[in-house]
Amino acid sequence: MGRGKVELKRIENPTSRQVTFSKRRNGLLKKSLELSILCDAEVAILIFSPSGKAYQFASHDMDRTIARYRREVGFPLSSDLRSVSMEFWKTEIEELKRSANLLETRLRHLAGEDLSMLNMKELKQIERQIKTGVERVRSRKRRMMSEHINLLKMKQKALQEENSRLQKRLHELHDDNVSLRASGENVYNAYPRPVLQNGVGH
Amino acid sequence: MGRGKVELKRIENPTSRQVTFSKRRNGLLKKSLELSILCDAEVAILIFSPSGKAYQFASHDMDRTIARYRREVGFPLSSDLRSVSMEFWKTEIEELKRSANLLETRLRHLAGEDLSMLNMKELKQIERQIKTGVERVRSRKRRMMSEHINLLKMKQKALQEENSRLQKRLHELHDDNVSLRASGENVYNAYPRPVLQNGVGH
DNA sequence: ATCTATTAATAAAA
DNA sequence: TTTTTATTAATAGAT
Repeated sequence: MGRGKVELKRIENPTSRQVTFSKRRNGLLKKSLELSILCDAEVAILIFSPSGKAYQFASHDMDRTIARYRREVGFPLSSDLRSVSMEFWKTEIEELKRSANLLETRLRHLAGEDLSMLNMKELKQIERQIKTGVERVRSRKRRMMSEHINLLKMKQKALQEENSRLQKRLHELHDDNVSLRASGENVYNAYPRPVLQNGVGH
Repeated sequence: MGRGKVELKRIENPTSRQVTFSKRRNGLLKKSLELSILCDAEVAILIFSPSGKAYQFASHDMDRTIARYRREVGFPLSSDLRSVSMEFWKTEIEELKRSANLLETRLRHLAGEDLSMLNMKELKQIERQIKTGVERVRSRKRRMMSEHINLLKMKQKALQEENSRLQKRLHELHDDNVSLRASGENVYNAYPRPVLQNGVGH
């Protein structure tokens, strides 16, 4: 595509090499854009001219694309810090997942699921655990019950005491009333004046 | 450069999009190679197809070129990305730890521990779970037991059958022996020659 | 940069 | 995918 084909080898003439670089670089970047848009692809290009100048194109985001490349194609084998810390986190997570799986398995066993791979000894052990568990739950329930009952009893007792105090007051007031009527005082004042007393009024 | 121009927009037809991707990807990789050779440039290309397949070209070495890009163009928002990914892993781990704690709590509850923060409703629910569990474990035990017993019965039966076969053989041999002695044959051939029988030898 | 003659890339079809 | 072929796009060399 030009006035004559070109051999696939370094262009010796520095001027035309520079010109060709400029033209083809633009062409490459344009083609990259087209590919990413036409075909919905993720494309990233890095170009360094022989003089050291950097050019780039990234259809999405250069760092995202490089990160994806790292993930899917691989890390540099060197002692890259990232890969080391990555490994660290990965093993950390693996361990957590493993222990979570263990817990889930135990939980399922206690719930009576997935028992098929267990032998008789393990079954017995699990049965013992469950029995201990249910016994503890029941004792806890009993204790809550009895505490609740005690509370009710105390409330009842308090109410009864208050009740008897009130009855006593009532009798006293009735007696007062009777003696007042008998002594011939003002008949319109037939009802007792309220008497304040600690702990009863409100 | 084809039978008709194409608009610079995503090709809707999936088939022709795939075909175009294949062709233009090759074209882009070829152009990259040409640019790097003709103009003595350092070129690296990353392409991910919409289906997720990765293609790459690096005139020198992908990791070297990416490292150069990091040096000359800059790290992603300096140390930001690392801390971001750090955050990501941390939250990932936090979530795992949280779910592990939940599992542990449930496990302790089923084992009858740490019941003090539970109300009566929750206690009843746990008791029900445990009872279901123990019932399942017991039924599993019963099944294993009966299977074991059946196996033993079958073995016993097989042994009994073999036993009666052997006794029968013994009687036959004894009778043969008696008749042989009676007919005056070789007295040194008093013992029976072994007779192979399916299912009994091993 | 801009301009063409020419080659290269590729869209459509198979 | 690959091949074929008709067209368009890219670009080498000149200006």
